[in-house]
Amino acid sequence: MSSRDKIPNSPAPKRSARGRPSQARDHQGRARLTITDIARLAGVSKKTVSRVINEAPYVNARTRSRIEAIIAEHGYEPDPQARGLAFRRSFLVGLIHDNPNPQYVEYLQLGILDALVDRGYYLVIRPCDRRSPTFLADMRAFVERLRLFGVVLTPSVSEDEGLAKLLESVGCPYVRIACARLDKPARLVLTHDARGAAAAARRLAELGHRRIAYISGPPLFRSSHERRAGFTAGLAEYGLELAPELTVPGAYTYESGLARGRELLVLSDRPTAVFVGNDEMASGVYSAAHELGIRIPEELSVIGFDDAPIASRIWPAMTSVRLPVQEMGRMAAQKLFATPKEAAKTSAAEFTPALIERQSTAPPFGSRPARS
Amino acid sequence: MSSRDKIPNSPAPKRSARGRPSQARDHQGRARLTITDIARLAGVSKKTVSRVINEAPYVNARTRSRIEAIIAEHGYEPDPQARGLAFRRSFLVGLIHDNPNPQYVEYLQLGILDALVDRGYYLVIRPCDRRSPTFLADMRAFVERLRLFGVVLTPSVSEDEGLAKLLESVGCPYVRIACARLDKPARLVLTHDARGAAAAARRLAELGHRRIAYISGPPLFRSSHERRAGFTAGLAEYGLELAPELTVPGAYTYESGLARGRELLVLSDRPTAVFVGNDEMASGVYSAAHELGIRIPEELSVIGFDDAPIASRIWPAMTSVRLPVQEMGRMAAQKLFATPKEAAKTSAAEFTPALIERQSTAPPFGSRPARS
DNA sequence: CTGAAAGCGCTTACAG
DNA sequence: CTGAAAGCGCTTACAG
Repeated sequence: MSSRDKIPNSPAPKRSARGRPSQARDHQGRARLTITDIARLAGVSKKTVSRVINEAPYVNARTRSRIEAIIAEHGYEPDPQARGLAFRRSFLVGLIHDNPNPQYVEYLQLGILDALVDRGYYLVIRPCDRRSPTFLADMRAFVERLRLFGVVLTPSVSEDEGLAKLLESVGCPYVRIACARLDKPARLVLTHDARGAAAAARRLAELGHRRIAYISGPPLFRSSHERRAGFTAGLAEYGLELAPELTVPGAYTYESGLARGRELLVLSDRPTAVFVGNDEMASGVYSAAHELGIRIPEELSVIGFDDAPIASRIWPAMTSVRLPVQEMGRMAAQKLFATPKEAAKTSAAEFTPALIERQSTAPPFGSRPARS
Repeated sequence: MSSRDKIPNSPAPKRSARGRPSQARDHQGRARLTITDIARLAGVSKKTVSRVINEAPYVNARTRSRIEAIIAEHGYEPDPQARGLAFRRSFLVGLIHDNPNPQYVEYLQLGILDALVDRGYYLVIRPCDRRSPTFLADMRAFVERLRLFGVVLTPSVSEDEGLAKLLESVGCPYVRIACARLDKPARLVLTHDARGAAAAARRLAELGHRRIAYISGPPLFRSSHERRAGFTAGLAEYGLELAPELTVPGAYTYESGLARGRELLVLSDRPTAVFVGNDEMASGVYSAAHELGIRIPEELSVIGFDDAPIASRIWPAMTSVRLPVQEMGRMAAQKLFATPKEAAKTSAAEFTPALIERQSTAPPFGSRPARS
């Protein structure tokens, strides 16, 4: 629409042409208050006002409260850009993500914002593609140009060592949300995916299932391996093993769940239960079962992972494994604000998923119910 | 975790304590290039470099290309914060939203970013609650403190006249995504929800349905009314009317869809088809039908709206009405960059939804198929 | 076509 | 406990 941006990354603003006042004024035409105004009003220097704003020590208690009163009275708020320039960093936190699950990303954002809003920080979004040839360069430009205060990383990009090293070397604080101890505690929000998967395994074993299938996520996602490992461990507690022919690779997509589901359910000795790496794929398994006229849960028990909205909306409502995504986002952002001292002795924020039981599991077809 | 932020909105950064270099240097210890360095390297003044960065006229072509070469060679990128301070506005675009649909918000973000990334602008997220007593004050603080370049508004907050007036008065450019002509063309990405709903009506009418129910969204959403109006109009083309007892209010939630579905499907003369205000509620209707043993589409045709992921994952796959959300986001952001001249003669970006036919519709139970 | 000066609204270092 | 000076990295307004 505009020809203003022929040179990428070098936009040429024409604010005045767009009718915005060229001075710091609000809509009444009142000049916007600056630190200088507050200083004048309080009869002190800018530096003293600055000390109050930044909660610096060595300010006379009376002077401080007088200045605070004036600040409050006028609703003065320091300009983040000016502070940022002087501080050599911004009041922006970045979210770098490549998670294919929209509601995961959305809830994470809400959680991060919970932690930022009251602190006067803001959230800048940056989706990415780890496989892009310019991935690291792009991330670096993002972080450096904006002089980000810090950055939150979600799976699977949180598992990228190249990115972590880059951020470290550039001096940009970061927190990884991950399902394995990939980093030091101060930088880690750890989800125990394996434990959630183990709970799913136990549930199926307790119901009496023996022919149990597993549809994994893609190898690029660490969670694929953690969930599988946890599921295997859970089965082992009951002396069960994952049959190789019933262990198949998916891609965390509906389509892959549908395809793997069709293959599994057509087997002569088909499984009586299936644990699926995420709900998205699990809904594909549902469709496969419907196609083949196989009833859930009577003829096939299904457990998913994520407790995505679809889990409770699909019919019959699906048993799944839930992680408190919003809370995880809040913790991740919070960790960014730890002082070095706090960071040194902090532990990782750890989250154990909960098995949310609904209507998609039952004892294996033809067996006697083990519970009732 | 930290005690650094006792005064809300007045964070006290301690970057040096966190180990970041106190000067503009990259991780090799090289000082980060500034406009002064480029000027020195090119043997010109800062102002001339500035002119090149901003694509200002009146720069000798040779001088310009020499400077551009030096900029490219060193990978110099002007500091957005410094430019922002001087320009009195930032390179940030805000997304203000209160849409309950995560994937809607996510795809919108992706679309907005499509338009921003190459221009060197960034996206800041701000969820909100129109009913909060501090709503307008919060939005104002957000927009003014960050000196946003502009802001994108999504339904239903895009329908808030108080917010629009505030933005206007503060001089913050904005674009509304809305399903009615709520603003001047330059500020509007218009979705023709009514047309999509009409298409749904025609489809059901053509299949031979006469007892047709409608579950609306909440009155606070303009789309509730547009969709209903469009649906009514579509029926009218076939001489049909929406029976009052089959027209019920929902809330755009799964739960409300489930509740209204139960009520409708239990009627002695129950509908043979239902058009539901969004897919989220439609999935509730699916559950109600399942509970009652009513088969979709044989005994009940269902059409939703949004073409949310669940529409294609649920069984049987649901016919729905699709809007190109990502494209809408891109257009909205793009409109923010229009010059005043362009804005004056621009028209609204308009989008007509498409009816995506899947497996949830069929001729009314017991009737002879009208088509085959 | 180009540049020296002043300024955007803050903070850092240095004095006192 | 407080302040005057210089600076963050850019741009505006004014000269030439």
